[in-house]
Formats: sequence, structure tokens, C-alpha cells
Amino acid sequence: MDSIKFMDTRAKEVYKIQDKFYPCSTSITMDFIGGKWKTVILFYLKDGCKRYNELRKEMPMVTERTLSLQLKQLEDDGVIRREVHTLKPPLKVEYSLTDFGKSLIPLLEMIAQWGRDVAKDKAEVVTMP
Amino acid sequence: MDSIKFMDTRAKEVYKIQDKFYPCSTSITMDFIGGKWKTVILFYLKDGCKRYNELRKEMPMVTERTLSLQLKQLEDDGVIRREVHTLKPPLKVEYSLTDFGKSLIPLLEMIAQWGRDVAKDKAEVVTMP
DNA sequence: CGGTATCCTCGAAGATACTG
DNA sequence: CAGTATCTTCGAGGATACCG
Repeated sequence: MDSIKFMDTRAKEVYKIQDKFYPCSTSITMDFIGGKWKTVILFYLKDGCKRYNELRKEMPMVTERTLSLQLKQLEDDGVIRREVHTLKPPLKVEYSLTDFGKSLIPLLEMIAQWGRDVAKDKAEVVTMP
Repeated sequence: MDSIKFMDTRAKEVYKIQDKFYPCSTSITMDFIGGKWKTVILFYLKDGCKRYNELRKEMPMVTERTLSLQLKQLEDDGVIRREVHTLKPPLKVEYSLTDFGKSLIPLLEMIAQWGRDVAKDKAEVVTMP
């Protein structure tokens, strides 16, 4: 029992949301916008609603499956809204930010701006084939 | 040749940094700070340099291997600096933000703040066993 | 048009043991 | 103290084909 005083007694507090543990509030944010495509999708949605194919054209390197999955996750997380405007094909589906999603806009702008600053130094801009 | 006018002629420009393509400036930023642990590490380094074991204690769920790899990536990306202060064991190694890394601080603060706002609604704070 | 279904690859991250 | 070495797991994301 004496050894108790040598143990690490600093209580480490973490966040818990539905059985998931987050060691830092930044982890919570990254769970919403992390991954390869979410910030890109959200960045293109921030100026208004977009159709599925419009998003695809903005992201020439994403596969349909992945775009679809990411959109569904963002929808499940309450960040974006999916609205179907037709009953029969050809379908018209529009995606837009929810109010909760709009709360991310300043952050998205800042992420984009830091990337642009880095690009100024290190990147070249090329046109996709 | 007539069909050329039906093709998607909007030139899609992307960023290129050392053979990697980025469809959006947000992707560049996320390549630096994305993943499960980088924002956490950077957030804990933003107030000054930390030793390896100090970082471990802040992140009770990270494995040594992963922490080590993430630190090395951040170092290779020029975001943090690694300084060795002893020649023989026990070693003293300190990590700190570079000037480039410090340019991320406002962004890190904003990421943390958005996460805190969400936590206020949805998270509980628990003490790690 | 706006997706799913299926199968597959690959890298991030973890578990555990060991070391200068 | 501050890692590295090995092995393994797991899930994000990709390729391709098909569907309402």
C-alpha cells in the first residue's frame, strides 16, 4: 500500500460520447470532419446545396462508393441534410449543411486558408487530365 | 470532334505537392494534422515543449509505437522539433512546435473549441481507470 | 441520376516484447 | 527514459459492376 504514493495519481479526464472515448476535445471535432473526404465535401457545400453529381465533379478522385458512404456518415452525424426532389428516375437529390453543419463553416474556412498558405510555398496547381 | 462540346470542359484544378494530389486546400491541411492523434499531440505541445513520457500521460489510449510514429511524421513534416538533451540513458528528449508548427495554433484552438461546444451538449466527462 | 453490392487493397493503428 | 522490432488487426477507401 505504501507504493500508492509512487503511482501516477493525476486523474486523466476524457470525454465520452456513446461508448466512444476522446482524449481531447480536438478528437471530437476530428471525428466529425476527419478522414480523406469530409472536409472537401463540407467545403463545397458551405456555399449552398449541391447535387450528387455536382459534388463528384468537384472531386475527380473520389469513387462513387466512398462519396456515398461519406455523405451518409455526415448525414447520420447531423452535419448535412439529404433531400430527394423526385419520385422516379432521373432522381434529383440535393445535399446541404444543417444548422449544426453550418457551425463548422468558420473552421472549414480556416482549414482551407492554412492549406492555401502552405500551397503558396510548396504546391503547384495542375489541371486534371 | 463535334462531341467535344458535350464533354465536361470545366478544367478541374488540383494542388500537387511532391507527387501527391490534393483536390482542395483543406486536403493539404488535413494531410498535416489528420489522423487519430496528430491534433492531440499538437494541442498538448502548443503551450511549450514536452517530454515523451509527458505526452504519453496526456494520451492514455495511445500505444508507444503509434505515438512514436506520429511524432516522427510531424517532425518530418517540419511541424515539430525533437531535441535530445543527454547522450547516455536515461535519455531526455523534448518535443516542441517549430515556427511552422506554431502557425497551426489558431487552427488548433478553433478545432478544440468546436469540440468543446459539441461536448457540452453530447459528452460526459469520465476519469480514466 | 443517384446511387448499391461485392470484392479487394493497403495503411493506420494496436499488442507485445525487447533495447541503447 | 525513450524509444524500436515484430506481428497482427481493422477499417477506410478503391475498383468494378449493376440497379430503381
